[in-house]
Amino acid sequence: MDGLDGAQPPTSPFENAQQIDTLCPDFRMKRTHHCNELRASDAGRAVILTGWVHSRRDLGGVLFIDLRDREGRTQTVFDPSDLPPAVFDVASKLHAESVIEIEGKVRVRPEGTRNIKILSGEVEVQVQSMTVLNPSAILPFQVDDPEVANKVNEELRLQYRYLDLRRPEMMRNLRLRSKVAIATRSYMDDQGFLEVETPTLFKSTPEGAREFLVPNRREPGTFYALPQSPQQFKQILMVSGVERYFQLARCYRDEDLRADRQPEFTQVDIEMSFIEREDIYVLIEGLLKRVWKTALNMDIPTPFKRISFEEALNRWGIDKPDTRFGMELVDFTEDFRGSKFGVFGNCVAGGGVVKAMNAKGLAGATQGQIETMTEYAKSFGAKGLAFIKVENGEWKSPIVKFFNEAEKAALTEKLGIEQGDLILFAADQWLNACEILGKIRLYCAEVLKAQGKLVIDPTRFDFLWVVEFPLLGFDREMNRWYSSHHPFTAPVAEDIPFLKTDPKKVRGQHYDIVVNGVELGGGSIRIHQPDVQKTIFEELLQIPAEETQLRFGYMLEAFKYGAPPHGGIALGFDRLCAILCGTTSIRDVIAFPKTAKGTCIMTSSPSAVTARQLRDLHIEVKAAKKEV
RNA sequence: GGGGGUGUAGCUCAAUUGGUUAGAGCGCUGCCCUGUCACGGCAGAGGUUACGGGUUCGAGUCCCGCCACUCCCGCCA
Repeated sequence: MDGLDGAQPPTSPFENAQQIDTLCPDFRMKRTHHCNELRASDAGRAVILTGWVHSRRDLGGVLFIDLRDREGRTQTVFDPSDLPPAVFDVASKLHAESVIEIEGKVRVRPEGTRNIKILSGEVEVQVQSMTVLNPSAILPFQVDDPEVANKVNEELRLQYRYLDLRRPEMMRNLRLRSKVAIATRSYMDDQGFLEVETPTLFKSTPEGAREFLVPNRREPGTFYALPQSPQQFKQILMVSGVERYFQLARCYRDEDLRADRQPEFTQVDIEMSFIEREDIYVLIEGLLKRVWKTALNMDIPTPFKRISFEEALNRWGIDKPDTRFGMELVDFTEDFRGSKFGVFGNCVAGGGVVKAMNAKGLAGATQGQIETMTEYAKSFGAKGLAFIKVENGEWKSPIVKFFNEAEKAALTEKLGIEQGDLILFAADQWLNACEILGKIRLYCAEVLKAQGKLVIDPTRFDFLWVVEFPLLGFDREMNRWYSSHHPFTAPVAEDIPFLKTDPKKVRGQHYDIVVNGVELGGGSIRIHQPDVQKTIFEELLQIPAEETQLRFGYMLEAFKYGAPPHGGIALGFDRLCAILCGTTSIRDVIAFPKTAKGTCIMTSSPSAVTARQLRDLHIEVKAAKKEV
């Protein structure tokens, strides 16, 4: 494939369509060429084109129709002196998006009438005959003008998704997604992986995300569940000796939606035997290299940077940092130890930390913006948000009067304070303080971007591995430990002794792949020893032995018969495609996505079912919303 | 479950402090036009202001409710 020049992600709708010619030349059926194929060298050729009426320009004595198919468009000319009047008449009344077939002769356009916007713009087809294959009704929204179509309400676009997908921009996304899927398969095949399909009618495993349940007609009261991921099956495949497995797996989570979350989504699911973390890093770096080359013709540098969970929190206040801009968090715990400013001094004395960040150039933040940031702080349990506006040569802040000279000097130096800066503080327990400023940092970046003070190169991709996550977190309400990733994650070997003595110290062999602040995927080396797995389930997660047996018995059993050491990863395929397409909504890279309430507007699903269907399933609905 | 935003012609949007017959561009219909490419020109049709209440002499505008879409928090092992 001829890629794009340089490092530009595609911006114009036709860019990729022009580059990736995928209509097989030996399989054209009714047509002789597609609509992005004819060039000056084809002049004089008799051709048949098929497609949609993209736009029609009727000049009275001559009529132009831009004929569009998946690959692009070609101008066709209807000249009444050359055509039966009936044909001209029908053509002049065609609605946009009608499907036609034309037969005609290619000619170079007259001097001064070339269209440099389209690749076929040097030529046109002089129509000799036309068949209307299917007239179109008047459209609910315009498809031909990208400026207009881009702004159309998404609800309407989803209702008429088939029209929305005809837009070159959406077709480009579908095409890119297909290319990335195929590149992934090809790369994984090169690396010796087997693509294995796992069941989507699975068993309910109530940890983690809420599941979609599927009633079992044969035994009342029992249910399948749609899998949140093929996790257990892929580990069983390792026990089976597959050694290298992958799958573009459809997964389901019955949780609330977001721009980057759908109830059903696709992940590139991977598992390998006899490996260490390093092997996964190399594999995924190679995969992403291939994908970026295929989709954007970009060479991304590898290996990726690695950052520990602790460092990520310390510097960016989040475990999926966007490192494309600065405003890093700075620690002032020691500078404020014993400070006369009670909020900071007491916090440090109580084992907390003081952190600050410099929002460069944000001293002019509005009251509303400060309030929004304060709300973020409060949502983490802070009482308020301390800040300093550096304006007109002075530090404007209700708290500055409590600072001594040494404290001020430390701030000035470590934060590089200058005119126009906004300094923000968090004093709290370590994790909380980091997370507060992490949220605020991202908010400040949005504000600065909107003001044009922060510009991020759209072709920049900051990949990094976040590693050394804590294996467990503690749930105060339930008074027990929970897995920060999932219960199959192996502890770092040297930390295993702490499992029974000091669980919070135990690091997991877990890794996340992050790009531009987006969590692209995560995985881990798994526990392959049944006794360690049993300890995690029963002693730390406090799942009763009988329940462990019911839910995971088959896995523990399988692990008894020679489970190789193994590990894997899953990448969010929709998110991957969204990043490559330069969109923040995965709905733009899914052909038929659901709305924020999980409905499909086009098909009106979910929908009520008949009483008979319910009876067969032994289900009684207590609060029916609608009749069928 | 909670918070924010949006909803006016087929589409994208206006509509001053609550005040005449709710406007514009595109699309649509008709007419004119032989080099356009978002063609152009003229004319025309098109509205339960999402929906249901309320306040008022008078509501697109204010209040209450409700629905849909959207963004975020919770949630997403």
